[in-house]
Amino acid sequence: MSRTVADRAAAIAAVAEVFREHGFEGASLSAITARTGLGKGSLYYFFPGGKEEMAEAVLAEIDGWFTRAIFSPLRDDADPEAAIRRMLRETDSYFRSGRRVCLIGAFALGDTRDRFAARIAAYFAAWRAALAEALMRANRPEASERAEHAVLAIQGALVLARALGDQAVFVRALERLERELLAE
Amino acid sequence: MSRTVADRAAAIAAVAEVFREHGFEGASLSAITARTGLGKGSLYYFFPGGKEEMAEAVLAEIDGWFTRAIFSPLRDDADPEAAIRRMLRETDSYFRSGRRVCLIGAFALGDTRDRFAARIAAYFAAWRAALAEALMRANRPEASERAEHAVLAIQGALVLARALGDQAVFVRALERLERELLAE
DNA sequence: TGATCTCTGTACCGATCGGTACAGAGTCGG
DNA sequence: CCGACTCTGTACCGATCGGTACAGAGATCA
Repeated sequence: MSRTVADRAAAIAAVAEVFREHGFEGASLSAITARTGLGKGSLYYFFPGGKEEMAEAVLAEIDGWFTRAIFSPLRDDADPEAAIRRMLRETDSYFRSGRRVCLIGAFALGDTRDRFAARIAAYFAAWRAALAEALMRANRPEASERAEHAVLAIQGALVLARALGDQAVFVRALERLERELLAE
Repeated sequence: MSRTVADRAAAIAAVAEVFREHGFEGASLSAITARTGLGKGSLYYFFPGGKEEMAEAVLAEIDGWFTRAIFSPLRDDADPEAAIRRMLRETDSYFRSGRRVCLIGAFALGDTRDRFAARIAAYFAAWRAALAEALMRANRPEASERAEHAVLAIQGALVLARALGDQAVFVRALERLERELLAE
């Protein structure tokens, strides 16, 4: 891995946190330079398209991570129930038990949605479809309905946990999901 | 009702829509003047505290509406099951079947949360508590758990419906909630 | 009519916004 | 040692940000 790629990857991770905290509009270049440790010169060297390109890179990175860690196992793992449990475990860990916000969910609520509508929709549609596939393979009835409800409950749990400042809300929601998803 | 109050009330409603679409940081004074039809002079006459005071007024207005239309009936209506059905009906109507976003939920996700943390937490806590109260009065088991899950599912449904650009997701979620909440 | 109060438009403030231009530091193969 | 290429800091751009100051329009009442 060249030094360039490593730096760019590190920058993407840092930029993601800034977007997560401030949203797309609210993520000022000065906040991004502070967090990444990169000056404007470097930033526009890595992302000539400016904030828009940074956001694209961040969304692609997140999408890639979820595909690798969660969606693919749900679709392909020989043991679909294990894949579902893994999804819940990885989700808890990724969102830091509710302390971390879903960037894509946050983007979906604001007017940022229009700009990245395709990517945002694709992310949630992929999650819903992969989970439905796993439920089908596990012979659970109403797979589509359960899958949609689970994806939606995770997003809602993130909102509510953050609103109440109580991560236990998120943990409880995931426990409930495990029961509901795997019930016959 | 004096003209002043009417104008201020109308302004609050218009400002609420701007916050809803752009978030707190993203709601520029120029967007607010455009939407309200009021110049800066009038705006700062009605809200001397600027954007912060506008947001406070908007949050108070929303909280008042929900208390009147939903929370109070859940707590006090002689028929708690009817109050729950009313909650679902009013929720569907308020959020335009998923086309409209929850301003308070959106605020909760961004860094705006810290500024209005108390109000945001109070709103969701009141909803959860009022619904739990109604479920208790209706002799449903696990009232607290069901209530928390319902509040969370509504927020999640708003996120997912908007992310996918498909309001049917929201409608389905409400139908599911009616079944779950009123089940023995 | 004249005094008063409510409301509004406009000019203006310093700060910050996202973005550009560009010189040059640092590193590398030849 | 010499270009060539990668990366970075800085100066600068016009636009817009939230907020202030204030004169005065318009209605109201004595």
